[in-house]
Amino acid sequence: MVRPAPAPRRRSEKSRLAIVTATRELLLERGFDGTSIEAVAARAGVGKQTIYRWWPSRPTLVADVLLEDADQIIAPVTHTDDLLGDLVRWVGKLAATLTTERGSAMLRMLTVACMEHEDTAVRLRAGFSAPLLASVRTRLLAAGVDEGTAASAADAIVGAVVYPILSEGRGYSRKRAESTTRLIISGLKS
Amino acid sequence: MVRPAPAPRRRSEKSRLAIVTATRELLLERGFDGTSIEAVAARAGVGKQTIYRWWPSRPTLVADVLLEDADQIIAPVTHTDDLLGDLVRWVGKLAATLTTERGSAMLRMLTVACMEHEDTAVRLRAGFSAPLLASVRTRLLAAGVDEGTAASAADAIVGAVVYPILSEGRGYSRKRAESTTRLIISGLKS
Amino acid sequence: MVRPAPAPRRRSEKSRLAIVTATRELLLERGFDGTSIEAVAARAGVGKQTIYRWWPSRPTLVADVLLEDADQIIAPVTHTDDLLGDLVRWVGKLAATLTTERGSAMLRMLTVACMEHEDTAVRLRAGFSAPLLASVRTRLLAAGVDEGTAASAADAIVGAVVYPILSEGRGYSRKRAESTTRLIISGLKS
Amino acid sequence: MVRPAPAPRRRSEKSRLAIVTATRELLLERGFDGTSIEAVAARAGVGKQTIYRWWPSRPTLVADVLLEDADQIIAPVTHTDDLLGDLVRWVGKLAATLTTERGSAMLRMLTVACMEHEDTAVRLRAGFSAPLLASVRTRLLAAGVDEGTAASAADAIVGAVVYPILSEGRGYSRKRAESTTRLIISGLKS
DNA sequence: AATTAAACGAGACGGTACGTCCCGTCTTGGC
DNA sequence: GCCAAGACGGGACGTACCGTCTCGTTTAATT
Repeated sequence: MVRPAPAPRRRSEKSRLAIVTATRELLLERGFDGTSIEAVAARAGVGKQTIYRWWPSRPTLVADVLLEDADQIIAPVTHTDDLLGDLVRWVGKLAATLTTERGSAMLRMLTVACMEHEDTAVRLRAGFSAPLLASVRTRLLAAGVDEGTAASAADAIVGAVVYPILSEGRGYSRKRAESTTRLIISGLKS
Repeated sequence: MVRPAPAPRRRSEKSRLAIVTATRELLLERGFDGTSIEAVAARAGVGKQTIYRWWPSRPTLVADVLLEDADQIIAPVTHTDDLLGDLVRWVGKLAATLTTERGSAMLRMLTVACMEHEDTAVRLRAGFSAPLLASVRTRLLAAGVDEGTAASAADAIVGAVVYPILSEGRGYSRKRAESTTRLIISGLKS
Repeated sequence: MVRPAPAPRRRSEKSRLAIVTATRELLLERGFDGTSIEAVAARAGVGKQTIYRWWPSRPTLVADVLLEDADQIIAPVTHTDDLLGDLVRWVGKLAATLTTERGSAMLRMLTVACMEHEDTAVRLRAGFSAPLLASVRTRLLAAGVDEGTAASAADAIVGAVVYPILSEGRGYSRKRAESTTRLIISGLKS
Repeated sequence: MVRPAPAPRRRSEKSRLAIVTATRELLLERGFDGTSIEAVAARAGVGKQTIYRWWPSRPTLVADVLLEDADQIIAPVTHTDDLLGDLVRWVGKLAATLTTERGSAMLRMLTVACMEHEDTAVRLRAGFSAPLLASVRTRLLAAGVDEGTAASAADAIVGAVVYPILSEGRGYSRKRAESTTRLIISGLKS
């Protein structure tokens, strides 16, 4: 047997946490561009090398931080016997979260981080877009909607909410999200 | 009446064109990040100051270039007596354009430029998202759909296509766009 | 007949004066380095080209201004029957002038301007060092001192005053100038 | 006792040397003005920041380089029992050195560097003018000349040589220096 | 008085250098 | 042996001026 374990590399949890925390703070205070590796290192009281040792690049670090906070955005759709109600409620909450100061900042950061680095994009998609779509699709399938229609409807519902917020910012209203969702769901019944 | 014009200050069209062209080339070759002001100036054979004289920042310059090419993406929805056909055709073409090498690059660039600078975001929204939504909404209104429903449907159709391409990239298929659109339109008739 | 006159080129005295005045002010306010052609043009309310039309370079312009003020520094040695008294008085006045705020600034400017441009150096030497040496030499010759000795003594007297002020600044005292001069003159009598 | 030392910060001797050498070469090849920080960095194969980290400004850097070479100009006056001979020899050598291509370049550079920056002026004075004056004064005191006369004579001898070279350039002759010195010394005996 | 060519103000232009920030790598000492 | 601290070579930033080059607009000496 060769190498039984890849050596867990003793890594200072204190440093890791300080870095992640500093990054989160800087992202909120100064945005993606203002969150330079040097600024993170300085605030975390850490050498730059300690960051580069564990994260290959800035987008990777940012992605890690955002993914840790993903659950603030992603929630499963509740499952009562009222499909429309479940989805409208879920979509309303999503819109509310994303139009928050903090939520909108996260959405922005997420988007920029995706643009900078392909691997990061893949990870973030897996952590955000995918779960969002999956939540909706799962609920639809549970309601007996067929596979293809569920996928289409999920695309429509998620895209209809996230894209306008991305392009128009915090002006997007919860109501708009809800009525769009109602419209889409209404199409399923025929 | 006296001349109210603030004198538009004579400006070298040759330089302007060289700058815009160099920027477009660099955006395609090296992406947003690789398109530094210095690289643009060097390729355009122009002093950096000549760029800064007319564009306050890099996102502004990039926005101008993207807006000049906006018509490659934006097209009005045709108006035959087949609403579904018109929209499906339009959405198919949009998906095809945006999943092109060039189109997807433009979409990325557009998104990053929006994130960096609020004014730029406003201009790009006015040049891209808004016309896209307007195209669809106008067609729906012409078909007798009521105001609110038209807005919702437009959100759904545009978001359902653009957002997945943004997050999943070129893997998005024209078919997926078309069937999602069909689903949304089908909901209007009830 | 060929060109009878090189055309005196009508030149705006108003501009010339504005430029020279602006230069003098800037030299005093901001020193040689702060006196950029652009700053002069702006303060004089003049196009840059109007400066370049008449002066080939900055040192040339500065030299012109300094030379206009040369008489504030250069004075002939008085000619009473007291050689020592005449020279001591003259040297004292020179030291006093050069240790003035303004005089020391002029000396500095003069020196820098000389270093930058050979032709300027020649002109400034002819306008400053040469007259200074000539003043002393003339007085000595008038007192019957022989040619060679007069030249040496002039070198010593002028150098003994100007060089320390150049290198030590305003700390140089009139007394020091006077006693050095007395020492040098005393050597002539033997 | 705790460590009072402010930790001299470890610094790459290789870089320091490369920078100083590049500066020296550029000063000789292109003069003070042509010795830009960028040119020095490029020739030394060093980042600009590495220069700015250790030298606050260009005159400071130039001053350091000149001071390293100061001993090429400054020599103590020899001390035989022939005061006149000692000083004439010393002054002759000084004149010869300063009218060298290299010596005259150094003198120029020194002068410009002094004009640009007060602190630099202080350091250069301490490294050049002061030792020059001290050399002569010390020799005179050793010969029994009184304090005040020694200071005056030193002013006269040094000024009589350096100032003309500064203003007239390489045309100044060793003989002129020597006979002026002889004149000044002759005045001491009375 | 009308003509006309220069000199003029304004300032855009292609450039060079500035001094700063941050990148990602490398090095040194201390815990 | 990991880590903080930070020096290093390098690239880009945005600014200040350089000296040259149009632009119209005075303006003063011929016509």
